[in-house]
Amino acid sequence: MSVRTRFAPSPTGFLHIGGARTALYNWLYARHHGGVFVLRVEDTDAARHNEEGLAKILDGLAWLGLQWDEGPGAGGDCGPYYQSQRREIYDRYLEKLREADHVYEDDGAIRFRVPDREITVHDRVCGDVTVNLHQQGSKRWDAEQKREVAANPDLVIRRPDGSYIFHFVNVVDDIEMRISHVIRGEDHLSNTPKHLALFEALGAEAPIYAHIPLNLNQDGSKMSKRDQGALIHEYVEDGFLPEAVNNYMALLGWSSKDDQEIFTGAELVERFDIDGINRANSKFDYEKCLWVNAEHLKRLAPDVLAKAAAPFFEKAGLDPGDPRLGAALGLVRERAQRLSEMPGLVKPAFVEEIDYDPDAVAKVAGREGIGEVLQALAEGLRRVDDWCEDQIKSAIHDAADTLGQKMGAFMLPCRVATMGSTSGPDLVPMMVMMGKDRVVKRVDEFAQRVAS
RNA sequence: GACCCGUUCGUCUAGCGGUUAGGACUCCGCCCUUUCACGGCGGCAACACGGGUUCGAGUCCCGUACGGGUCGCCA
Repeated sequence: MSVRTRFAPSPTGFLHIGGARTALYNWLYARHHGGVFVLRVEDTDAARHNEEGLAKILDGLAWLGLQWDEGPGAGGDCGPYYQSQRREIYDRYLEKLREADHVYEDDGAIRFRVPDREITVHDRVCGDVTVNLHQQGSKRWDAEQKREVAANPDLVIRRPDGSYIFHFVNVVDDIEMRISHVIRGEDHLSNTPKHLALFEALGAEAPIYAHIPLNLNQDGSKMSKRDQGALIHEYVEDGFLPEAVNNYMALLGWSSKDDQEIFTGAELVERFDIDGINRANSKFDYEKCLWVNAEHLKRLAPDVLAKAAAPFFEKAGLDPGDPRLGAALGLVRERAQRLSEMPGLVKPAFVEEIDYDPDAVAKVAGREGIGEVLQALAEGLRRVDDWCEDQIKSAIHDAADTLGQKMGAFMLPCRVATMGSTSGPDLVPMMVMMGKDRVVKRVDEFAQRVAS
């Protein structure tokens, strides 16, 4: 059987991490088995449908690199891939049910007769789940009254206005699009018997189901769009790498069973399969997500890193075309967890005016003999004619010598004077990047600032 | 309320009848070091509870508790 999976988002205007992970699992499964990944837009609810909302989701998927083989913009012979354009197909399938007397009209709506017997879902993750829909549906929990009330167990599949209900179109589309495996959130597990009943009534074979555990917040609540790490576009803006986000999402609910945690996209495709999926819900851990991103950042080839970091330098007002960019990235790539943190770390080398951290200044200014130190430093640096790391280092060393001090004692004042802070990337390479004039000027000015 | 799924360090997880219960993130200590990071070494920290089954249970069974989900003319 050829593998065909699908991701079926509703165009809500943002790609949520939960949806993205579902998409990822379906994509990985399809790629792993040499199958096809279909994207279908579930826009039957006209009130919530809008083009812009869809664009955001497609952008998110594209950024993650989850290319769909069939769907909007990709073609395919099972289209249209918008449910809003599949009305005739649904009508045709409804007619099939009508002919077999599986449906009846009820107050303008159309209901599907639910069978009064047990239906078993053979779930690849959760195991067998058996339910009697008729019995289950005969009662309904009324949230307002807080009690059970009698209910019609038969499923409404078409509204009086002629629009169709999710359960029905979902099943019809999965049949029409020849979906072989449905990987979706566990919140759909309880709905699946309804879907199986529909497949059977339509004389179609149901796909294989795999319901994956949900991702929750640290406190166990559902992740909403306001929670940190909930929306994919935020990862883009915050300087995450798509491979890292995929990697972390894969880890929430799936394990390779060995101790490997960092995977390239290709490795995930190779290793991912349903038997590695867990059954228990997981809690989203932003710290670990940051760590995964940092690991991917460390592994990036320099030219790839430069390309990825360029937009962030531009956004920070630094010229991404500056020839020193490569050297700058080399200095910060192992101390930043996100691309967005990088420009700030090397900014002092790229701009004329820097901000001095008051605490850092106070710490250095309070030192005994700081005036002499800065003066010696400035003089020493001024005499360097070949502005390279070795020369700068020995200049600082010699300057310290003249005052009978160690080089280390000179480094902090030098750092604060030139960088404005007590911490940051390796100082000497930073000084090389700044250029002699700027460094000397800063040390001079800093000496004045401290003296006054 | 009924039904369904789940429960190993704070978090992500390995484990599939016999392990000093392993790894990772976080946190702490030490080392490296011109700061911060990176890196290296070490440490804290878990089988929800109660019954079975078994020579032996984190692993199997049954309860209980807790968490999540579903019960729409939302998807």
